[in-house]
Amino acid sequence: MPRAGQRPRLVEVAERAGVSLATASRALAGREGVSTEVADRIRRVAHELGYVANPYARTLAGGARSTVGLIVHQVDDPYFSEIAAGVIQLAAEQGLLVQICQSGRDPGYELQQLRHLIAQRVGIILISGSGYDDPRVETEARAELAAFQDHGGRVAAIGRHALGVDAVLPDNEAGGHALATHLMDLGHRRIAVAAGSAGLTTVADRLAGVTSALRQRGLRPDDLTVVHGDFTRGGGRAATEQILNEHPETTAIIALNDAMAIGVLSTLRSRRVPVPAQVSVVGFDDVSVAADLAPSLTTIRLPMAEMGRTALTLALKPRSARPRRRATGHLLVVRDSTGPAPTT
Amino acid sequence: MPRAGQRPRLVEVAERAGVSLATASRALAGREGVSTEVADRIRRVAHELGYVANPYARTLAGGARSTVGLIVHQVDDPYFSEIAAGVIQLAAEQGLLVQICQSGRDPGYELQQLRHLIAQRVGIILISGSGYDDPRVETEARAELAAFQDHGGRVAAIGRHALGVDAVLPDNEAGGHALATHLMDLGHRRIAVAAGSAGLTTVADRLAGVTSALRQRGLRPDDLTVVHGDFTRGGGRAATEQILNEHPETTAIIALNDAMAIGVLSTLRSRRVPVPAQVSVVGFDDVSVAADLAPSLTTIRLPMAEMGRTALTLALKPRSARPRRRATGHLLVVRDSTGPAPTT
DNA sequence: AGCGCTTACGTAAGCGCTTACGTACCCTAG
DNA sequence: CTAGGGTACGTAAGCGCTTACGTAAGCGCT
Repeated sequence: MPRAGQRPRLVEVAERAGVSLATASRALAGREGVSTEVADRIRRVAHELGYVANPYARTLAGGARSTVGLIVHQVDDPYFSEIAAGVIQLAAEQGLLVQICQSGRDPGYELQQLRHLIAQRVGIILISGSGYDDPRVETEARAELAAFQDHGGRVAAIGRHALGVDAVLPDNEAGGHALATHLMDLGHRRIAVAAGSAGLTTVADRLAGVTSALRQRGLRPDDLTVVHGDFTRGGGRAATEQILNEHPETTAIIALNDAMAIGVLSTLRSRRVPVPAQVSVVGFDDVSVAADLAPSLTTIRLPMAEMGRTALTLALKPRSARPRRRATGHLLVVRDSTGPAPTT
Repeated sequence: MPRAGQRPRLVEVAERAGVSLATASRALAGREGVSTEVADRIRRVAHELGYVANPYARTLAGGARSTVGLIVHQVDDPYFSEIAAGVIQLAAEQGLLVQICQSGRDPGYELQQLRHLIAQRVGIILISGSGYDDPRVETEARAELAAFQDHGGRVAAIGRHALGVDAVLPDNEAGGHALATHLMDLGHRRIAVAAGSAGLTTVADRLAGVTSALRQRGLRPDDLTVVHGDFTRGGGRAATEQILNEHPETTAIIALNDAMAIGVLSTLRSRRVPVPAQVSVVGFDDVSVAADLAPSLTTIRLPMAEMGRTALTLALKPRSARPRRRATGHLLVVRDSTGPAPTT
C-alpha cells in the first residue's frame, strides 16, 4: 500500500512486482539468486515508483556504505577546495554523498573530526592535509584509523604519508628541487624559503627538494634562508617581512605553497619591491588564481582535482595487505613572477 | 554486554546505568520525564563508555536529523567555498555533518542533486546559488522543495530568492548602486558591466542597482554597456575582450562578482591597459584574494561565512508560516583598482 | 479511605532494510 | 522411482534507536 505523500518503500515495490521483500532487495542490489526475468520486473517497478532505498535503513541493516567523509584543513583555501571539487564530482558520479569537515589546521581538532566521522559510521574517510605535527595526535589518529579499518572502514590520505593508510602523493621533493633549480638557472644565489609549519611532511619534503638542489649546485646551506610560518596568505606576508628585514640580499623567494606565495607577492608590492626585477617569487600547487595574479605566478602544478578523485578511487577498492601509494605528476609552470637575478 | 571491538550501544549504557532503554534514550536526548539524578548517571555512563548514538538507527527510528545537505555551484569558487566554510563551521559546533554537492552551474543537474539529497533523506538542505535561469526547472525545484518541507524537511537558500523557502539575502541592488555611484564620483561616465548569466536573480538585482544609480545621476542607458557571460574568471576575460573591442571609450568596468573581476584585471594586464589609470575595475563579493590582487580590488564586501551560518540557523528553526528573509549587510571596500576617470 | 492526577520509569512496537536459513521445485544420476 | 543437489524464492530475525502506551508509586483532595 502506498502511503499518501510518502516515499515508496521496498515493500511497495515488492508487492507491485508480486515478490517477497527479500527477492526485491536482492534484485535491486544486483545480487544473484534471482531469475533475470523477475529481476527485470522488479527493477522496472522500482523505477516506475521512483523508489530510492532509504540509506539509513540500508546502513543499519549492514548494507552498503553510501557516504564518504572528507576532512580538509579549510574549505576556503583553494588547494583544498580544488581537491574537494574532484572528490565531490567523482562521488556524485558514483551516487555517493560527501560529508565534509574542516580541521582548521589544528591537529587536535582534526582528530576530533575524525572521531566524529567514525562515530557517525561513515564508511569511507578521506583526509586531505599535510600530516600531523603533533606526534601524540599522530599516534592516536593512527590507532583510531587502524581500528576503523579493522571494522571494514576504508581510508585514504591525500598529500600526506606516514598514516598507515592508502595515500595519493605528489612528489613534493622533486617539485621543490625543480623550483630551486629553475631559480638557480636564472642566476639566483641568495634564496629564501617561506615555509609552512615545520612539522608538516609536505613542508619537510618540499624543503628537502630545495636543499638537495642547492647542494647539487654547490651552494652551502648558509645561502638559504628558511622562515617557517603558516601555509596561508598571512603566513606568506609575515615570512616576507622577516626575509626582507633580515636578509635584504635575497633575490628569490620560494613559497612552499601558493597561498603563501600570494602573501609574498602582496607584501613585496606594498613594499614597492619589483617582481621579478628585484626579487623573483615561486609558489607550489598552481591553484587556479595563480595564473591570474599580477605578476602571474611561477609554480609547480599539482593535479588537485585528480588527486581527490584518485584518493576516492583508492578508498573504493577493497583494502590491500599493505597501504597503497599513488604518485601524481607535477609540472614546473614558468610565468611572470620569475626572472633573471639582478646583476648587483 | 559490551561486544569486543565494537562501539557501545544504547543498551550497554542503559544496563550499566541500571535503567531501561527508553529512559536512557530520553535522558541522552534531554527529554523530560527523567529525574535529574538518573539523567546525570546515564550521561556519565555514556561519557565513560564513549557512547555516540548511531545516526542511522536514530534517523530510522524517526529521531533527529543529524546531517545538513549543502548545494553549491562549485566548491572551488571562493564565493561558494567561503559560504561553505561558514556552514561547515557552525554545523560542526552543532554536532551536525554537512553533505556537500556541486551543481556545476547547471540548473538541471542541480535539480538532480536536490532530488538525490531528498531521496537520501537529508533533513536539512541549504542551497547556495543564484537562482535558476530555466523556468521549467525552477518550477520543478519549487514543487520538490515544497513537498520536502511538507514532510518535515527544512530548507534555506543563500543569496537567492523566489524559491518559496527561507533565505538569506544580501542587498544586491544596493551594492550595485554603491559601485556605480563610487565610479561616477570618480568622474566615470563610460561604464561597462561584465555580468553573469542573464537569468540569475543575483545578476538582475546587481544590474538593477547599477542602472538605477546611473539614472539618478542623469546618465542614459546608452552610456552603459552590459555584456553577459559566465560568473567565472573566464567569463570575465571574455567580457573584457568584448568590451575593449566594441567600446574602447570605456573607462570603468563593473564586474558583477569578484571571479569575473579577476578575469577582467587579468585581461587588462595582458592587453597592457593600466588599471586604474586608464580603466577602473570593481568587483562584488570581496572574496579573500581580492585584497591581494594587483591592483587590489575595489569591491562590495559580503559576509559570506556569516551568510552560510545564518542560513543554517534559519534552517535549524521550525518552519514558519511564510518563508523568512534575512538581509545581510554589505560594504563598499575601496582599494587600488579604482581611480579618477582619465581626462581624455 | 478512596479517588484522580502527576511523575518516573519500563515494555514493546516499530522505522525500512539486509541476509541467514528454510522450503518448494526441478533436474540428473543411480 | 528415489536420493541428492542445485536454483529461485519466501520467512523471519535482527540492525540500534525512538516513542506511544502502560504501570506503579506518590501526592493532595474530599
